Amino acid sequence: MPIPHETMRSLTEENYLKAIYRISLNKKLKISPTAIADEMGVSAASVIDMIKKLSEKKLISYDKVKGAKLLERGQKEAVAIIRNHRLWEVFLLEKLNYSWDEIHDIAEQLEHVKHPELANRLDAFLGHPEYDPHGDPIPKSNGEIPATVNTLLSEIEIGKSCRVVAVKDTSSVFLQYLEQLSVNIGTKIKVLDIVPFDNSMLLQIGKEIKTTVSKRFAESLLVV
Amino acid sequence: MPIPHETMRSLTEENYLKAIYRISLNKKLKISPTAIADEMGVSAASVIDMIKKLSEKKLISYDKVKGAKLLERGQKEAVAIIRNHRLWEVFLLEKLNYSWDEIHDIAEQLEHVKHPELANRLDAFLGHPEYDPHGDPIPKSNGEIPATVNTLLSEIEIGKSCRVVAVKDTSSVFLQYLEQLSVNIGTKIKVLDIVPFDNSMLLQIGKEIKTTVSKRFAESLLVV
DNA sequence: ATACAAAATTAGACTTGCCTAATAAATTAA
DNA sequence: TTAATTTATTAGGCAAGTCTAATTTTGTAT
Repeated sequence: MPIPHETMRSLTEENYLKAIYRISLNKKLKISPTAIADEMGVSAASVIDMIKKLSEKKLISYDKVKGAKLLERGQKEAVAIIRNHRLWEVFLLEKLNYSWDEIHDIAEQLEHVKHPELANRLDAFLGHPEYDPHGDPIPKSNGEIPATVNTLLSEIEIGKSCRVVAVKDTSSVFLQYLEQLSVNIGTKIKVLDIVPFDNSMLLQIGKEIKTTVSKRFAESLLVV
Repeated sequence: MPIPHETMRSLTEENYLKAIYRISLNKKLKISPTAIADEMGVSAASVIDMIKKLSEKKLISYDKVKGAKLLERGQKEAVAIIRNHRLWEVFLLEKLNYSWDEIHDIAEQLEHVKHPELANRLDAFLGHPEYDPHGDPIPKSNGEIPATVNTLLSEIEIGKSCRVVAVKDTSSVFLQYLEQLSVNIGTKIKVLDIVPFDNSMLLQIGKEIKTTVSKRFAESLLVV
């Protein structure tokens, strides 16, 4: 009978760690059993069971008053899973030409595939992307996480340049429009002018294209 | 409570189907509970349970005398998993630069990732490979399986050409030698001469390289 | 044909992760 | 502050997949 290694994680354990991590991003929220139950779509009773298990394994701490908190090892593992997830999303979008709305569910499965070097090799293969297609930062292998991008193209001042990092609108009509304008993740855009009347923007896209876009368009692109 | 779809497969069920498929390749073998138990590394009692389950789902037939046999749906699913496995192996080797001996275990995990179009997209991305890095044929999306390659480079006659499909020896010293000779999967090789004394072969590798290799070398490459 | 060995099967139990129902504790409102 | 409500926890169970230890069946060798 194989002795369950202290370091072996079941799929379920990993998903709980991920859920706790996600809740923890919103500093205001207390990570209570009910909060986790909501996040995971399971009953509170199930959560209590898992809290006990993860606490015993020293992956989280739990206190009825303070709620749950990831301990160092738990945090590290959660971040590693997020890293996998976001790298696979980039792969699915860029290499397999999946669309924005399809990649999440597949990455949800791929993120649990385990091999010491897999994330790093995938990262290198993809050219060390900083952001996933949803604009979320991809944690580095050391656990460091690039700052989240919150800047909209519409916030860029006249004369300044920026680089497209993600889209906020993933409707196919918008994506097709981007295609038509040769706008991709990584495309450099310079704001040449802004029309005061309706905040339309005159843009220099890459080297070739110069065009005017609406405020709504400019609010649908995240840039850095 | 979600009703378990007749078409939902657990990881375990998929692994049993795969094991049964693998045993079935050796036509001589009866697919008995013990044979499956050996293949899966579980007890015969566990196998009996699963045989009942898979039979109820009409994925296999079972008869104490004849043993187990994949029914049409079971066969299809098993082949689909094999297809996934081999495609992922190609990906890991060619795109992520994993070595021959590392890819199997990772593909073992990746093969169970499910999405209607995933295998086809991966297949296209990889350029529709016919064989995996171990020389095993990759089933087509319609379930068709290219003939297995059994031809060794050493069996090619003087004056004939062939294409490298896989290696039989995966030691790093051999792989490094291949590298040095610019031999890859897909490389075209023409047999210019064979030394009767020791069956060494004079080869034209690609357009550039002309060299002599030992019989042992020629017996380590599968070609078509 | 009998007896031994091997294989198949059944029975009963364990673990993981989940659930519902009941109870206890904490919070909020009146 | 007391009552009502929400949250946390416990208790007891269920399904999947595993196991070991019988027990039955089948096959084989003398």
